[in-house]
Amino acid sequence: MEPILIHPWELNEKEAISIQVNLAKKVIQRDYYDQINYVAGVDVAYSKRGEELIAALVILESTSLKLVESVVIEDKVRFPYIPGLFSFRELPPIIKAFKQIKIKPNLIVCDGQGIAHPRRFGLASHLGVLFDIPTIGCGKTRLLGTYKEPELQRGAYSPLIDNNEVIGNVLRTQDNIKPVFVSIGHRISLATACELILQFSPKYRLPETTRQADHLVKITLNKIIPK
DNA sequence: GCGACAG
DNA sequence: ATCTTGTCGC
Repeated sequence: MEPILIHPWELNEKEAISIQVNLAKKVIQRDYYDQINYVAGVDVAYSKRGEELIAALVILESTSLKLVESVVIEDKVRFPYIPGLFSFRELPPIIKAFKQIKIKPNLIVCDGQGIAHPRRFGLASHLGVLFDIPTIGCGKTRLLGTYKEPELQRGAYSPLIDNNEVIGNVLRTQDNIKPVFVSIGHRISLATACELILQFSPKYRLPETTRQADHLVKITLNKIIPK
C-alpha cells in the first residue's frame, strides 16, 4: 500500500504546522466509504532508551475480528514529541508499516486524536488524508476541549467541545472503565465512529501466540480497542 | 506571565 | 511513550 499524498518529514515546527493547515482542508468529516471488510489497528511503541520507534500494524476481518495480516517494523526518531505535532513523530514508522501490507483496510483505528486537535488535524486525520482511507481517532487522553464525565455504562458518552464546536465524543466502551476520546479522522462521521468503536470493543479476544511480533500486536489491539 | 499539553 | 516510590482518593 502506498500513500496517495507525499510530503517531507524532515522539517521544523513552523513547516509542520503549515502542512497541517493545508492538509486539514482535505479532511472529509462525514460518512464517505463503502463496505468495511477489513479494519486496521496501529500503534507505536518505543525501544528501551526511546531512540527508536516500533510500529505495530494489524489487519482484522471486520465482523469476526480475526487477524488476517500483521507487521512490526522499526524506524528512527525524526521529530520530537510536541503536543499538536504528534503525527510528525509517529506517522513515518506507521507509513513504513503500511507499505509492507498487502490487504488494504477499509478503516483504520488510530491511537491518537482526529480532528480533536488545535488545527483539526490530529494523527488520525493526517493518516487518513495521506492514504485517503477512512480513519477514526481513538485517544486515551485529551489533547484539548472540555467535557463532562459520561455516565458509567458502556455506550454512554458526552461531547468534547472546543471553541463552541463538538470536536469529538468522550465514550465509555465498557462499564466503569476510563472512557476513550473518539473523534473524526477522515471520511467518517462522529456518530458512525462511535458506533464502530463500540462494535469492535466487546468482541475482541487476544490471539494465542508467543512470537514477539504477535505479542506487540496483542498490545496494539489492547490499546486501540479498549476492553 | 502561568499552566496545559494526543504518545 | 518510558522510568519508578510512595501516596492520595474512593
